[in-house]
Amino acid sequence: MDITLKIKNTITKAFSSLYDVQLPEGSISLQPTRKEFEGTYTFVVFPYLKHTKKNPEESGEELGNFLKNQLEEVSNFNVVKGFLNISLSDGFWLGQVEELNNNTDAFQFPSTGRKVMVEYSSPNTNKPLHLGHLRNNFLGYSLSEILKANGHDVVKANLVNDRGIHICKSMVAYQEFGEGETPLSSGIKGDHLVGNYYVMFDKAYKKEVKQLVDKGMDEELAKKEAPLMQKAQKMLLQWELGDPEVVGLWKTMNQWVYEGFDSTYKRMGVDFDQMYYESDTYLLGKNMVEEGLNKGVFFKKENGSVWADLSDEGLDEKLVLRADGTSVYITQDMGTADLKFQDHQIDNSVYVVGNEQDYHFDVLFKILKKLQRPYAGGLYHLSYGMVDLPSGKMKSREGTVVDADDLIAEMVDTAKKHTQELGKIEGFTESEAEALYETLALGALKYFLLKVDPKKRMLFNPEESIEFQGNTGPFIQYTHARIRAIIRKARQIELDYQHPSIFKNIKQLEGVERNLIVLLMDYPQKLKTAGDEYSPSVIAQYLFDLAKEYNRFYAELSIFSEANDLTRAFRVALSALVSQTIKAGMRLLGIDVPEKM
RNA sequence: GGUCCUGUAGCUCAACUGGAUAGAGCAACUGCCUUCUAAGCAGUAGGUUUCAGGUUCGAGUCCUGACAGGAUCACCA
Repeated sequence: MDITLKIKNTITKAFSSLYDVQLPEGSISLQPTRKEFEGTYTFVVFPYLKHTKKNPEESGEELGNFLKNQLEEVSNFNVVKGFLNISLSDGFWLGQVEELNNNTDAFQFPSTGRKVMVEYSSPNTNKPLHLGHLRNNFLGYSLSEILKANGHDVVKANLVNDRGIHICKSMVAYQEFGEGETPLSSGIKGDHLVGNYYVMFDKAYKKEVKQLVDKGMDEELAKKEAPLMQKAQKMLLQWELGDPEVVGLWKTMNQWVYEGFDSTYKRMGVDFDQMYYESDTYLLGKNMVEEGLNKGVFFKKENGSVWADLSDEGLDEKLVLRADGTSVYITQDMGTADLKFQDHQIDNSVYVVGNEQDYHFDVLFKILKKLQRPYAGGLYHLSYGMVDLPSGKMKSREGTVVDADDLIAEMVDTAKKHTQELGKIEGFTESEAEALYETLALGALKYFLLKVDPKKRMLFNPEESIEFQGNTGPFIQYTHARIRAIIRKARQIELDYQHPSIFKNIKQLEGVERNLIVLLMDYPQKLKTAGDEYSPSVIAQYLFDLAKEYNRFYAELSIFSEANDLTRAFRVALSALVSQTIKAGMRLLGIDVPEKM
């Protein structure tokens, strides 16, 4: 049984035997003891003084004595004010770490049979990926890994926004100014090439609007009347009618973009099990409008438009079908939700989408609930904050966007410079060194974006490149590499650090050793919390704490110059467990760890 | 204007869901490489947790009201 549960139960028992009080099941909670006090777990007695009818110190003493007598794992306790700090015996901790050492499946929970879809990335095919997409992609990928490790069956989905007026803008600009340019002929990556035309459209369009306004036209009207906009609108209609020429261009240009995305995704280390394209799904959901009308969930206005009334839920009325019978964004999302369920029989569906769409998802989920969808209870919007620059929001039209490919390339450069300055690539081949730079660069970038609570917006300053020291990916990677060096040496001197009797024979633990064990034991709980709260930052924070504690251990205690053979083997074994935990945890963040750095 | 989110050290972030003297990293300063990787370790300094009330034995955390920043509120996507 879990030791904390054991302690809680014994405390409940203590109350009934010492004070004749029956506490409700599960009402006891323990917290970790603060660093400056002796102990591992702390029970706060203040709330129970009305039961003990004694002062805090006395109550703590009595409960502490009861625990110590009842549980062999409890070696000691102390009471400070109303806080009962409980220490567990070294024997107990060694038993725990031995169990962990023997457990080959320590980092993977057994299957829950629950199927979860995580939709993330969801790019537009009119421009390349930028910094905001990086946060999205890393979050979505990491969350998927975390859910898998929690025992769920995960489907990673990507819903590509491959149609619409914005796509037509790139296409029109290409027709006007492209002169047959291709990624091959220009040497420009496909997504960037198409993005260039999107920018070109905007520039030329603004010029046209200005000319019209200068001629005296009202600005609102000019925006609609500008020839380029007219062409884009017309092209959208032609696309919807399946005009062969337009569809052909659309396919060609999208293909360029996909080739570009594929290489970026590959470099980022993210992937998908299921692709959805809006060109396939944009007409879905209309049948649900009909259904909603029949069920009385929606109502029709005089002009024929259909609305959902969510005022009973504290929201507004929301349009779900236009008067002309065409659908809007949310109609499509309703239909896609059904499609996802039909395709995969999912129990949960997570949408990794920025917080600018909070309201949209609030409405969508409430509508699906009203339509009594079986999956409606399992919907979750993982809403994350925007990544802002010191100058404010990124604006693609103002050229202040931090491009994903550029940023990754810069990070690799920085990693290279840093590593070379430190003189750390002795004995590396050229390709090993390149691989290391890539690992470190992406480690730094991913950790930077994942360590922060997803829902907070965050600041990225391109002037100050992402750190490699302190609370960073490379710090954790470095800790792993350090341990791997120890393992290599242990093997070289044929030290048997995997002998089954090691943990049984150790008599006493040093403080840092005990701290490490406590942290190692905490991994499953952190994994569970990260899964329950959909939060990779829980894992990131934990890994930093673990690496930090290991480095303290590393500095305070020696391993190979330790005289006692058993202690030496034990410290290597403990190190090995830390490295495995770091590797497993970093895997959940999508970050690789090097053997050497 | 309505709704939602955020506000913690100079900067970037924590704080185990109401518990002890609010913790890390960066930047600054001081030590530690003849010993397992110094991308490290130890230390110094840095705080009225935006403000004002309230609930509680106990509030960064909960409630009310300000203030500041952001998002959103289209027959756009």
